[in-house]
Amino acid sequence: MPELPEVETTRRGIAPTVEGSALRRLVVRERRMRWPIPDGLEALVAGRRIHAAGRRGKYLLLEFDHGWLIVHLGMSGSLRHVHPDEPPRKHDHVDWVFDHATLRMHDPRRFGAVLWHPAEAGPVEAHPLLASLGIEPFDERFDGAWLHRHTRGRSTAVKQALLMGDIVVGVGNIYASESLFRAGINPRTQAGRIALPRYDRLAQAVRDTLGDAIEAGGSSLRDYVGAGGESGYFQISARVYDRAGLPCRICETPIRRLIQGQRATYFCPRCQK
DNA sequence: AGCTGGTCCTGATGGC
DNA sequence: TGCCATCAGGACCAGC
Repeated sequence: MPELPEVETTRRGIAPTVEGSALRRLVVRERRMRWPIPDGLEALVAGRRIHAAGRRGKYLLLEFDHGWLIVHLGMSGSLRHVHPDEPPRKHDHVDWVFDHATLRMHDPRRFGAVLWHPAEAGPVEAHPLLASLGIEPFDERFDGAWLHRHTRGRSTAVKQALLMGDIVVGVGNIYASESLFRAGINPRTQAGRIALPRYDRLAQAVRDTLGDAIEAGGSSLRDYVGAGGESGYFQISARVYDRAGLPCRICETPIRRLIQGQRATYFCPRCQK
């Protein structure tokens, strides 16, 4: 998927279209996503006004009077503006049709999701998928002490801990490697054995990495496209990701690639101890 | 055949 | 022994 910067870029791209606008129709062509798109969802939201486009972790949250649409883009999803007359292509599973615009969700692998959380079930944060998420990386309470506190007693590798999402959300596979490089931490180090000063550096590195990527408009990795159909620019500035064998941009030592939890990790063996 | 941006779920393990 | 938290692996998919 899009990682947090791509989701945030998407949110910003669709916000002017959806906020304060009535959704005319929701068109679902394929219900088989990570979970089935609920039956009857179209009727539930047709004609209803969307108040805000929010985000929690990598989940997009469209707020109505009577509940929230929870949208996840999975591994390969995108949500973009299309011309209302543009015929759907393969894997264009859902349209949000407004009077003045149409948004289209495209997701070849169908790891994404479109779910409904009714207002009577309480705040959207209470939804099972959101309830146990970690802190937002740009929350002022997120710092080295937070990382340190939440990793005590945990033996998993620090890169895995970043990916798990129960400590801090939004750090996916690419930005995990990038953040650890910026912090000078070896991705294999056990999370529970890293001291506070190093976590201070890591928290700052996470914020800087994600912030830079958001500023650049999200990543252009492979098929990522933003809400306006544009691709991002982060790929050209990746410091270690997908650079196995290439010289470290700092010390020129060849970047190494390893597998952790069946996912690729990239790091500089000299800069990251 | 082996990769690829996510993350839920299950079952195993280990500590108290 | 039982309960809990943690953790590894599998699962879901399509396209290179």
